[in-house]
Amino acid sequence: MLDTKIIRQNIGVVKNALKNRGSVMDLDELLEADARRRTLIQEADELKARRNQFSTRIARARTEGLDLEKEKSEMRSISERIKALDEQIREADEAVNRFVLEIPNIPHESVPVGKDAQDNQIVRTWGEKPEFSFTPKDHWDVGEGLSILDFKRAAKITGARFTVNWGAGAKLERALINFMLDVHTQEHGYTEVLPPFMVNRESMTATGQLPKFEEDLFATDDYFLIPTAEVPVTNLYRSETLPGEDLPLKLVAYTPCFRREAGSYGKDTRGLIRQHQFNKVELVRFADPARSFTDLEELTNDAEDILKKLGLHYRVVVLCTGDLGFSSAKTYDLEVWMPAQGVYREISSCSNFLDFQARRGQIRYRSPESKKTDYCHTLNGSGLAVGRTLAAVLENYQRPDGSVEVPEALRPYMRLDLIEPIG
RNA sequence: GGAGAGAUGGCCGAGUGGACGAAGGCGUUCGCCUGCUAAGCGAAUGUAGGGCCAAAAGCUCUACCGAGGGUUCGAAUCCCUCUCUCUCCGCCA
Repeated sequence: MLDTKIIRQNIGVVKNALKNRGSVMDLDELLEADARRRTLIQEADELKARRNQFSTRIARARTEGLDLEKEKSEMRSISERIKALDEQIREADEAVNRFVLEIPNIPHESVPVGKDAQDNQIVRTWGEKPEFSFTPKDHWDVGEGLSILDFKRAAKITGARFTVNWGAGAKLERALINFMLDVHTQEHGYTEVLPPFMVNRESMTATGQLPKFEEDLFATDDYFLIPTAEVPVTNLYRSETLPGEDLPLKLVAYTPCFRREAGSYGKDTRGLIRQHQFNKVELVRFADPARSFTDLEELTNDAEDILKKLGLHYRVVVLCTGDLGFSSAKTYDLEVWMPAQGVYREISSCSNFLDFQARRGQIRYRSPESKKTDYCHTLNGSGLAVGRTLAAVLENYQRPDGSVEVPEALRPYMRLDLIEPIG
């Protein structure tokens, strides 16, 4: 969420940012509601000041045994007027709020202006495409060939876009989760948390999923299933003030993630790439605003480290203004090489939200120097999406006989060098 | 699911209709004092919004005692609804 005061004072900047994102919003409507709100507050506050003056006068008169009937009746009408004004303020507040909650974040100046994913820019590439003496199979064929991935039965017991992992497939998923958590906690200094997988409406609003993207979420009568651990983890400190000397606070969480994938019918229908439920290890940072972009670089490196240790070829791209997520000011995507399709697939998305989420969720920090409180900056990134990592391992480490070599880094977790077809 | 108790500032805790943004204590910060430390003394110490100001500083007003509504000239205090926490019983992994 942007500060209304800042929107008011920098209307040109905000309008331009919206245009670069390809968003069509009429900010004049907001400015009008904001102006109305301020006029009403001014009038109501003056009346309230008068009411308070009268009130003490009446109290004082009472101790002298006087009864100020005339003042009382005047007060009655003032109070009625105040009540009416308060109601109008509430409506204006709501109008402003409704509007402001739907305005996306302003892209950082270092973000390239562009229309869609075509305009994203490659920042760096790591490793090399593996060479195959045969035609590499898609990961779903590899997985089904080894009887470790079962899409048919998942469709039976639940529906499309779900998977059952069997045997070494289940173990590989679990190994990846543990491996990622261990690296981030032991080598990168993150603290592990295991949060609830369902959250309330306030939490979804703070991180920006609501009110705009409700159709992307699964929900029960009471709660929403999290689409990413970003939601519960960022909300850990909602409505709290963090000691500035604790920043950056680095948290890592494994959770399953649930997404409706509305509007992606017919896209990535096969395999593990686009599932309604998938596992993810998520990195979250609460940062000092002065150095949050340093934190973004660090966090991105932390995520990349997993791919390096797994020996998976990847590239880093910076998203252009048109491809940027709603809450983000700057995002790096990590794209892993998938040899069967011959494409790079997003496997991590690392973003700096500045104070956008912090303002929505009232997440503050107290500066040790100035002793003042201010909104902190929040960041997060996948470290990594586990299902897609598993898919990448199957494709990149497959052998001509249909078996899959276990990457070196995972062997201690798997206690296995090779995944072979059952009997 | 049933019965009961509670929610006040960074923390503890007082406050049952008027001068209460809120006693007292703890903590924190600054100053004084002491050979050092401890103790002691003094002062400061919430958040948000509006207005004045080019802006900051500053001044000023308003709101906030879990949330929302009601009664009243006036609500932390009385009434209603809701949320959350705790205790006991039942059920449950």
